[in-house]
Amino acid sequence: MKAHLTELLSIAAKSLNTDSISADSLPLDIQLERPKNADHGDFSSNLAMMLAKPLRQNPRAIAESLIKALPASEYISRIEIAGAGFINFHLSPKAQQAVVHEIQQQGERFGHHQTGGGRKLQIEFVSANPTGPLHVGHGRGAAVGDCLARLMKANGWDVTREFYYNDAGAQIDNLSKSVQARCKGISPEDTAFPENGYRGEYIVDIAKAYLAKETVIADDMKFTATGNPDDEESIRHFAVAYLRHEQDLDLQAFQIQFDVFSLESALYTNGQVESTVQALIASGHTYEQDEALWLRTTEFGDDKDRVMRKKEGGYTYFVPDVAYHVGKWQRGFVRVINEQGADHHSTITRVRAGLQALDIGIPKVWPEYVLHQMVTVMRGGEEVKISKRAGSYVTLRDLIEEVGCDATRYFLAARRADSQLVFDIDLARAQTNDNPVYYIQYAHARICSVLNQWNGDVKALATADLSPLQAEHETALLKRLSEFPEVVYHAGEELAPHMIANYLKDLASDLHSYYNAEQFLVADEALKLARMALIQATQQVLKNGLQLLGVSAPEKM
RNA sequence: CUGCCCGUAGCUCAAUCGGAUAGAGCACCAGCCUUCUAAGCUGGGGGUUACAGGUUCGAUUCCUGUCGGGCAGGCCA
Repeated sequence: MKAHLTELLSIAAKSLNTDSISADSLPLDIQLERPKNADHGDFSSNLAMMLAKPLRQNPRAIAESLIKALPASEYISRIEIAGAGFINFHLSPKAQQAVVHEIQQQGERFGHHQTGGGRKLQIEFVSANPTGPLHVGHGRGAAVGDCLARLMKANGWDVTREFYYNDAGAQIDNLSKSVQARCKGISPEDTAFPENGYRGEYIVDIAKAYLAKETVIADDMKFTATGNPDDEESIRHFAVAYLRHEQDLDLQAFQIQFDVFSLESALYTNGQVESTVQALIASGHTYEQDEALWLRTTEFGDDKDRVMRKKEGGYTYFVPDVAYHVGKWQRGFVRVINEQGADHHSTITRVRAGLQALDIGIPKVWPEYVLHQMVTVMRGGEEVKISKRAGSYVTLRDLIEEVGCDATRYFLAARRADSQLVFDIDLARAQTNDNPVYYIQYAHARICSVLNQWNGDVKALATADLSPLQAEHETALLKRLSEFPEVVYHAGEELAPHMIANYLKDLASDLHSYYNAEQFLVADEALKLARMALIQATQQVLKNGLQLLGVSAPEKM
């Protein structure tokens, strides 16, 4: 419909007669938008205002000429000029109703696009180091990342979900030292406990399991503890595997699955780190100074150069990061989106600088980043900071157990990633109208209930005559349904899954209002069928939208 | 000190590459269940979009500055 109107406007604009400028040279950037105010029609264009300056004419006068030149269309019932020169299109009832059959035909694919054209896109998210249970911040990353993955898939991308973790380095040393201390009965209160050791209760669990010579399985690895408190190598492997398994359980509870797990250590063992370093040296963007090897990141927008190889040997953390991304590029990902906490924003410039220095055809804004801000958890009007198990933070599992998977996912994904989020536990667990998750799910369940009571043949609705659908609430609902594909497209372009959540709230609201205003199961057979078709289409869109969020669409509540 | 993100109703948040009278929910007030699920609906009050400039037909949106909150700034990850 939008394309149709754009075409009409384009034809009209080309026929404009101007003395000064030829119509061909006009900036024909035709914009059509959905007016907020229903009185302003179904679509609105600012074309006349855009042309006002080059044509040196009053926008309203231009609008008038445009409308005169507009070819007739059966989909348009009325066109008017409003405000400073907006051209407002009111669709004919037939055009408005068409969306219902469109939804019926496309089913679960309604709203999907082929923008990605099947090209490969990777989303890396969560990527927590195996040093403890996942916390709320990881939860936000998990919810946003997973929704993004679903969204991009709906927009036609071939999506790979990937989890990267650091299984070497200082934090892991710290972890194994903490576990070792616990194995020896040293607690955080003792002076012998590692200074910056992990103090949570879960470290005790790991120590116990280690001493019991347990076997843990996570990702591709399977490891059996030796049980020897002095075997640091064994402790490290065991602790990493143990915590990866823990995090797998967290993710499972959150209903999130990854396609690929990548280990930092693998980048060393398979030589990718070394070959990347050699390539960077060969590129001429490195230099030696103070016994260290530096990368001239300032040539690529950084505010200072960065050390690659430390004076005492060993690479700094960003080197394997660059090597990892070279690998992503080699794997053929046209786009890579890294979803991470905003506290990692300083790595963006460095990783991109490293990739640019290699000069292997990687675009300047590759990879892309979606950074989410902090999450604050509230209960009873007070901030919650402590979990019993983790000690210093609220775990994702606590949250899921307390408020449920659906509500947790919804609340963590329903807000713009770049603003700080307050997670109100009381609200999320409320089984009342306060809770937007239930509000949306309830709309779906209500429709299911009505369709059940109607007990007719749902397939027969595909040919239902929709012309009786002209009541105010019906028009509003039809309009909202027709917006869904645009919302999916736009949310994908903006990498903003929260738009889906907002849309669903609005759609649910339209349905509930309609439900209260009109009886669906009426005696008039034609009207009843039309209404069944409309609510069945609404049910489908609610389902499609909830699917994008990874939230269930219950048939009963 | 420097960089990035944010600042919208009492609270939590929206606002479609700059659009028309800035919208929801909660809370508050007044109504609606002998009728398809009241986990719902209808109406009401509540705003100088932190502040000051600028850009233009038009700014919550873009630019500059100030104030406030968060996060980074290591040869730590």
